[in-house]
Amino acid sequence: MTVIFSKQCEIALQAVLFLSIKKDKIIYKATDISKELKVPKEFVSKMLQKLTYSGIVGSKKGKKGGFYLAKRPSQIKLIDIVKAIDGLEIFNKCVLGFPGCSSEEPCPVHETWGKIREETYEMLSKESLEQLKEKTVSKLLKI
Amino acid sequence: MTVIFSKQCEIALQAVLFLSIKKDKIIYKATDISKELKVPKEFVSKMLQKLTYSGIVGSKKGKKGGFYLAKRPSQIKLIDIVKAIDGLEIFNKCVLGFPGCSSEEPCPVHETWGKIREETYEMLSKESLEQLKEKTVSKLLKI
DNA sequence: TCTTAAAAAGAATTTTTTGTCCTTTAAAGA
DNA sequence: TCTTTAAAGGACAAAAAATTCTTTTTAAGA
Repeated sequence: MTVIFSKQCEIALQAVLFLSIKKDKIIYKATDISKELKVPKEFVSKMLQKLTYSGIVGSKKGKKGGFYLAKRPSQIKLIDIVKAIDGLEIFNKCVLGFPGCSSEEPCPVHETWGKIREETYEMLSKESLEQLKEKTVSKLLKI
Repeated sequence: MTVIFSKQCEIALQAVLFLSIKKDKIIYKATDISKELKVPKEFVSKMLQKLTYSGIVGSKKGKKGGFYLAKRPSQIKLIDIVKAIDGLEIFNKCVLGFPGCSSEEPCPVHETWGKIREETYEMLSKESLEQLKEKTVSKLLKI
Protein backbone atom coordinates (compact mmCIF):
# COMPACT_ATOMS: atom_id res chain seq x y z
CA MET A 1 0.00 0.00 0.00
CA THR A 2 1.05 3.53 -0.73
CA VAL A 3 0.80 6.36 1.79
CA ILE A 4 -1.62 8.78 0.17
CA PHE A 5 -0.80 8.97 -3.53
CA SER A 6 -1.32 6.21 -6.05
CA LYS A 7 1.75 4.37 -7.30
CA GLN A 8 1.34 6.21 -10.58
CA CYS A 9 1.40 9.53 -8.83
CA GLU A 10 4.46 8.59 -6.79
CA ILE A 11 6.35 7.71 -9.94
CA ALA A 12 5.23 10.91 -11.64
CA LEU A 13 6.42 12.96 -8.66
CA GLN A 14 9.74 11.16 -8.58
CA ALA A 15 10.24 11.57 -12.30
CA VAL A 16 9.55 15.29 -12.19
CA LEU A 17 11.87 15.71 -9.22
CA PHE A 18 14.50 13.86 -11.22
CA LEU A 19 14.10 16.30 -14.10
CA SER A 20 14.06 19.30 -11.77
CA ILE A 21 17.61 18.83 -10.58
CA LYS A 22 18.92 18.79 -14.15
CA LYS A 23 19.69 21.75 -16.31
CA ASP A 24 16.83 23.55 -18.04
CA LYS A 25 15.32 21.70 -20.96
CA ILE A 26 17.93 19.02 -20.99
CA ILE A 27 16.25 15.95 -22.40
CA TYR A 28 16.25 12.62 -20.63
CA LYS A 29 14.84 9.48 -22.13
CA ALA A 30 12.40 7.30 -20.24
CA THR A 31 14.98 4.51 -20.01
CA ASP A 32 17.40 6.67 -18.05
CA ILE A 33 14.74 7.89 -15.67
CA SER A 34 13.38 4.40 -15.18
CA LYS A 35 16.83 3.07 -14.32
CA GLU A 36 17.35 5.72 -11.72
CA LEU A 37 13.92 5.29 -10.18
CA LYS A 38 14.14 1.51 -10.48
CA VAL A 39 10.74 1.09 -12.07
CA PRO A 40 9.71 -0.20 -15.51
CA LYS A 41 10.41 2.13 -18.42
CA GLU A 42 6.87 1.77 -19.78
CA PHE A 43 5.40 2.87 -16.49
CA VAL A 44 7.56 5.96 -16.28
CA SER A 45 6.82 6.97 -19.84
CA LYS A 46 3.09 6.49 -19.35
CA MET A 47 3.24 8.89 -16.41
CA LEU A 48 5.39 11.39 -18.22
CA GLN A 49 2.98 11.22 -21.14
CA LYS A 50 0.15 12.17 -18.82
CA LEU A 51 2.18 15.07 -17.53
CA THR A 52 2.77 16.09 -21.11
CA TYR A 53 -0.96 16.58 -21.69
CA SER A 54 -0.99 18.74 -18.58
CA GLY A 55 1.82 20.88 -19.92
CA ILE A 56 4.15 20.17 -17.02
CA VAL A 57 6.69 18.24 -19.02
CA GLY A 58 7.55 18.39 -22.68
CA SER A 59 8.58 15.53 -24.91
CA LYS A 60 10.45 15.01 -28.09
CA LYS A 61 10.12 11.95 -30.29
CA GLY A 62 12.77 10.21 -32.31
CA LYS A 63 16.48 9.90 -31.96
CA LYS A 64 17.77 12.05 -29.11
CA GLY A 65 14.19 12.37 -27.95
CA GLY A 66 12.95 12.17 -24.40
CA PHE A 67 11.32 14.24 -21.69
CA TYR A 68 12.09 17.60 -20.11
CA LEU A 69 10.37 20.14 -17.90
CA ALA A 70 8.10 22.33 -19.99
CA LYS A 71 8.12 25.13 -17.42
CA ARG A 72 10.72 26.68 -15.20
CA PRO A 73 11.23 24.80 -11.92
CA SER A 74 10.06 27.97 -10.18
CA GLN A 75 6.72 27.60 -11.95
CA ILE A 76 6.06 24.00 -10.91
CA LYS A 77 4.69 22.81 -7.57
CA LEU A 78 4.32 19.22 -6.45
CA ILE A 79 0.58 19.75 -6.18
CA ASP A 80 0.47 20.28 -9.96
CA ILE A 81 1.66 16.74 -10.48
CA VAL A 82 -0.76 15.35 -7.90
CA LYS A 83 -3.58 17.25 -9.57
CA ALA A 84 -2.63 15.87 -12.99
CA ILE A 85 -2.41 12.25 -11.91
CA ASP A 86 -4.59 11.56 -8.86
CA GLY A 87 -6.69 14.70 -8.87
CA LEU A 88 -7.49 16.75 -5.79
CA GLU A 89 -10.29 14.51 -4.56
CA ILE A 90 -8.40 13.39 -1.46
CA PHE A 91 -8.49 16.97 -0.23
CA ASN A 92 -12.27 16.92 -0.24
CA LYS A 93 -13.11 13.54 1.17
CA CYS A 94 -13.75 12.28 4.67
CA VAL A 95 -10.71 10.46 5.99
CA LEU A 96 -12.98 7.86 7.60
CA GLY A 97 -14.96 7.46 4.41
CA PHE A 98 -18.25 8.77 5.77
CA PRO A 99 -20.47 10.07 3.01
CA GLY A 100 -21.68 13.60 3.55
CA CYS A 101 -19.05 14.51 6.10
CA SER A 102 -19.08 18.28 6.54
CA SER A 103 -18.89 20.90 9.24
CA GLU A 104 -22.66 20.54 9.66
CA GLU A 105 -22.44 16.78 10.00
CA PRO A 106 -18.83 16.11 10.94
CA CYS A 107 -17.20 12.76 11.56
CA PRO A 108 -15.39 12.39 14.90
CA VAL A 109 -12.06 13.49 13.46
CA HIS A 110 -13.37 16.05 11.00
CA GLU A 111 -11.70 19.09 12.52
CA THR A 112 -8.36 17.51 13.27
CA TRP A 113 -8.18 16.02 9.82
CA GLY A 114 -9.09 19.36 8.31
CA LYS A 115 -5.93 20.85 9.79
CA ILE A 116 -3.76 17.96 8.70
CA ARG A 117 -5.20 18.11 5.22
CA GLU A 118 -4.36 21.77 4.97
CA GLU A 119 -0.81 21.17 6.09
CA THR A 120 -0.52 18.45 3.49
CA TYR A 121 -1.83 20.72 0.78
CA GLU A 122 0.60 23.38 1.90
CA MET A 123 3.48 20.94 1.83
CA LEU A 124 2.72 20.33 -1.84
CA SER A 125 1.95 23.87 -2.90
CA LYS A 126 4.17 26.16 -0.87
CA GLU A 127 7.55 25.53 -2.45
CA SER A 128 8.32 25.23 -6.14
CA LEU A 129 10.68 22.68 -7.61
CA GLU A 130 13.24 25.46 -7.68
CA GLN A 131 12.96 25.87 -3.92
CA LEU A 132 12.97 22.13 -3.29
CA LYS A 133 16.01 21.63 -5.46
CA GLU A 134 18.67 21.39 -2.75
CA LYS A 135 16.67 18.88 -0.78
CA THR A 136 16.02 16.90 -3.92
CA VAL A 137 19.65 16.78 -4.92
CA SER A 138 20.59 15.23 -1.61
CA LYS A 139 18.17 12.40 -2.37
CA LEU A 140 18.83 11.92 -6.06
CA LEU A 141 22.50 12.77 -5.97
CA LYS A 142 23.87 9.60 -7.45
CA ILE A 143 23.33 10.49 -11.11
CA MET B 1 -9.87 6.59 -4.31
CA THR B 2 -9.80 6.69 -0.55
CA VAL B 3 -7.89 9.28 1.45
CA ILE B 4 -5.36 7.24 3.39
CA PHE B 5 -7.05 4.08 4.60
CA SER B 6 -8.25 1.23 2.42
CA LYS B 7 -11.97 0.91 1.83
CA GLN B 8 -11.95 -2.09 4.14
CA CYS B 9 -10.36 -0.07 6.88
CA GLU B 10 -12.84 2.76 6.44
CA ILE B 11 -15.73 0.35 6.85
CA ALA B 12 -14.11 -1.24 9.90
CA LEU B 13 -13.63 2.17 11.49
CA GLN B 14 -17.21 3.16 10.74
CA ALA B 15 -18.58 -0.11 12.09
CA VAL B 16 -16.65 0.21 15.33
CA LEU B 17 -17.77 3.81 15.73
CA PHE B 18 -21.33 2.60 15.22
CA LEU B 19 -20.92 0.05 18.01
CA SER B 20 -19.21 2.57 20.28
CA ILE B 21 -22.23 4.81 20.59
CA LYS B 22 -24.40 1.91 21.74
CA LYS B 23 -24.64 0.47 25.20
CA ASP B 24 -21.95 -1.91 26.39
CA LYS B 25 -22.03 -5.37 24.89
CA ILE B 26 -25.32 -4.83 23.15
CA ILE B 27 -25.28 -7.08 20.12
CA TYR B 28 -25.91 -5.81 16.63
CA LYS B 29 -26.15 -8.04 13.63
CA ALA B 30 -24.19 -7.33 10.48
CA THR B 31 -27.39 -6.59 8.59
CA ASP B 32 -28.26 -3.69 10.88
CA ILE B 33 -24.79 -2.21 10.72
CA SER B 34 -24.66 -2.62 6.96
CA LYS B 35 -27.97 -0.82 6.53
CA GLU B 36 -26.79 2.12 8.52
CA LEU B 37 -23.41 2.31 6.80
CA LYS B 38 -25.02 1.66 3.43
CA VAL B 39 -22.58 -1.04 2.41
CA PRO B 40 -23.13 -4.75 1.71
CA LYS B 41 -23.69 -6.97 4.73
CA GLU B 42 -21.00 -9.41 3.62
CA PHE B 43 -18.42 -6.66 3.50
CA VAL B 44 -19.23 -5.40 6.97
CA SER B 45 -19.15 -8.86 8.47
CA LYS B 46 -15.81 -9.65 6.83
CA MET B 47 -14.33 -6.59 8.47
CA LEU B 48 -15.89 -7.30 11.83
CA GLN B 49 -14.60 -10.85 11.61
CA LYS B 50 -11.09 -9.50 11.18
CA LEU B 51 -11.58 -7.27 14.19
CA THR B 52 -12.74 -10.32 16.10
CA TYR B 53 -9.36 -12.03 15.61
CA SER B 54 -7.76 -8.88 16.96
CA GLY B 55 -9.93 -8.95 20.06
CA ILE B 56 -11.47 -5.55 19.42
CA VAL B 57 -14.96 -6.79 18.80
CA GLY B 58 -16.68 -9.92 19.99
CA SER B 59 -19.18 -12.03 18.09
CA LYS B 60 -21.93 -14.47 18.82
CA LYS B 61 -23.18 -17.00 16.33
CA GLY B 62 -26.71 -18.23 15.81
CA LYS B 63 -30.08 -16.70 16.45
CA LYS B 64 -29.77 -13.38 18.24
CA GLY B 65 -26.13 -13.39 17.32
CA GLY B 66 -24.12 -10.46 16.09
CA PHE B 67 -21.21 -8.24 16.96
CA TYR B 68 -20.32 -6.12 19.97
CA LEU B 69 -17.30 -4.29 21.36
CA ALA B 70 -15.11 -6.75 23.22
CA LYS B 71 -13.46 -4.01 25.28
CA ARG B 72 -14.64 -0.88 26.99
CA PRO B 73 -14.83 2.13 24.66
CA SER B 74 -12.22 3.76 26.89
CA GLN B 75 -9.84 0.93 25.98
CA ILE B 76 -10.19 1.26 22.20
CA LYS B 77 -8.44 3.77 19.97
CA LEU B 78 -9.02 4.27 16.25
CA ILE B 79 -5.40 3.34 15.64
CA ASP B 80 -6.18 -0.17 16.91
CA ILE B 81 -8.60 -0.68 14.05
CA VAL B 82 -6.18 0.76 11.51
CA LYS B 83 -3.47 -1.52 12.86
CA ALA B 84 -5.74 -4.55 12.58
CA ILE B 85 -6.88 -3.90 9.01
CA ASP B 86 -4.28 -1.87 7.10
CA GLY B 87 -1.34 -2.24 9.44
CA LEU B 88 0.93 0.60 10.47
CA GLU B 89 3.04 0.54 7.31
CA ILE B 90 1.82 3.94 6.12
CA PHE B 91 3.47 5.50 9.16
CA ASN B 92 6.83 4.19 8.06
CA LYS B 93 6.83 4.84 4.35
CA CYS B 94 7.98 7.73 2.22
CA VAL B 95 5.00 9.80 1.11
CA LEU B 96 6.62 10.23 -2.31
CA GLY B 97 7.37 6.52 -2.55
CA PHE B 98 11.16 6.84 -2.54
CA PRO B 99 12.81 3.66 -1.36
CA GLY B 100 15.25 4.17 1.49
CA CYS B 101 13.90 7.55 2.52
CA SER B 102 15.32 8.38 5.94
CA SER B 103 16.81 11.27 7.85
CA GLU B 104 20.18 10.33 6.36
CA GLU B 105 18.81 10.29 2.84
CA PRO B 106 15.61 12.33 3.00
CA CYS B 107 13.20 13.07 0.18
CA PRO B 108 12.41 16.76 -0.37
CA VAL B 109 9.37 16.66 1.93
CA HIS B 110 10.70 14.21 4.47
CA GLU B 111 10.65 16.56 7.44
CA THR B 112 7.34 18.20 6.74
CA TRP B 113 5.68 14.89 6.16
CA GLY B 114 7.23 13.55 9.34
CA LYS B 115 5.33 16.15 11.31
CA ILE B 116 2.08 15.56 9.47
CA ARG B 117 2.44 11.84 9.95
CA GLU B 118 2.84 12.32 13.67
CA GLU B 119 -0.22 14.49 13.87
CA THR B 120 -2.13 11.85 11.99
CA TYR B 121 -0.95 9.14 14.34
CA GLU B 122 -1.90 11.31 17.26
CA MET B 123 -5.35 11.94 15.82
CA LEU B 124 -5.89 8.20 15.83
CA SER B 125 -4.30 7.35 19.14
CA LYS B 126 -4.94 10.26 21.47
CA GLU B 127 -8.61 9.84 22.17
CA SER B 128 -10.45 6.62 22.94
CA LEU B 129 -13.86 5.73 21.56
CA GLU B 130 -15.23 6.87 24.90
CA GLN B 131 -13.78 10.32 24.36
CA LEU B 132 -14.89 10.47 20.74
CA LYS B 133 -18.40 9.40 21.63
CA GLU B 134 -20.10 12.79 21.56
CA LYS B 135 -18.62 13.68 18.22
CA THR B 136 -19.58 10.30 16.87
CA VAL B 137 -23.17 10.57 18.02
CA SER B 138 -23.59 13.79 16.10
CA LYS B 139 -22.60 11.94 12.94
CA LEU B 140 -24.39 8.66 13.50
CA LEU B 141 -27.37 10.04 15.33
CA LYS B 142 -30.10 8.73 13.12
CA ILE B 143 -30.28 5.22 14.59
C1' DT C 1 -35.40 -32.37 18.78
C1' DC C 2 -36.30 -29.39 14.92
C1' DT C 3 -36.44 -25.06 12.67
C1' DT C 4 -34.60 -20.77 12.08
C1' DA C 5 -31.24 -17.16 12.13
C1' DA C 6 -26.81 -15.57 12.39
C1' DA C 7 -21.60 -15.57 12.15
C1' DA C 8 -17.50 -18.10 10.21
C1' DA C 9 -15.04 -19.61 6.52
C1' DG C 10 -13.67 -19.85 2.25
C1' DA C 11 -14.45 -19.94 -2.76
C1' DA C 12 -15.62 -17.34 -6.76
C1' DT C 13 -16.26 -13.19 -9.19
C1' DT C 14 -15.63 -8.47 -10.46
C1' DT C 15 -13.20 -4.31 -10.61
C1' DT C 16 -9.20 -1.56 -10.27
C1' DT C 17 -4.47 -0.94 -10.51
C1' DT C 18 -0.16 -2.04 -12.16
C1' DG C 19 2.85 -3.59 -15.53
C1' DT C 20 4.07 -5.40 -20.43
C1' DC C 21 4.14 -5.63 -25.28
C1' DC C 22 3.54 -4.26 -29.90
C1' DT C 23 2.61 -1.10 -33.58
C1' DT C 24 2.73 3.61 -35.26
C1' DT C 25 4.69 8.14 -35.68
C1' DA C 26 8.41 11.34 -35.61
C1' DA C 27 13.05 13.03 -35.57
C1' DA C 28 18.25 12.70 -36.17
C1' DG C 29 21.93 11.82 -38.60
C1' DA C 30 24.57 8.99 -41.79
C1' DT D 1 16.76 8.67 -48.60
C1' DC D 2 17.54 5.05 -45.20
C1' DT D 3 18.46 3.46 -40.65
C1' DT D 4 18.09 4.04 -35.97
C1' DT D 5 16.02 5.62 -31.87
C1' DA D 6 12.53 7.34 -28.97
C1' DA D 7 7.73 8.79 -27.64
C1' DA D 8 2.63 7.87 -28.46
C1' DG D 9 -0.95 4.96 -28.21
C1' DG D 10 -3.54 1.02 -27.77
C1' DA D 11 -4.24 -3.68 -26.41
C1' DC D 12 -3.39 -6.92 -23.22
C1' DA D 13 -1.69 -9.60 -18.97
C1' DA D 14 -0.97 -9.99 -14.14
C1' DA D 15 -1.75 -8.73 -9.58
C1' DA D 16 -4.24 -6.71 -6.01
C1' DA D 17 -8.37 -5.11 -3.95
C1' DA D 18 -13.15 -5.16 -3.45
C1' DT D 19 -17.39 -7.55 -3.56
C1' DT D 20 -20.53 -11.45 -3.78
C1' DC D 21 -21.88 -16.17 -3.15
C1' DT D 22 -22.04 -20.65 -0.94
C1' DT D 23 -21.43 -23.80 2.62
C1' DT D 24 -20.63 -24.86 7.42
C1' DT D 25 -21.06 -24.10 12.25
C1' DT D 26 -23.44 -22.48 16.20
C1' DA D 27 -27.07 -20.93 19.11
C1' DA D 28 -32.01 -19.77 20.29
C1' DG D 29 -36.29 -20.98 21.02
C1' DA D 30 -40.55 -23.33 19.61
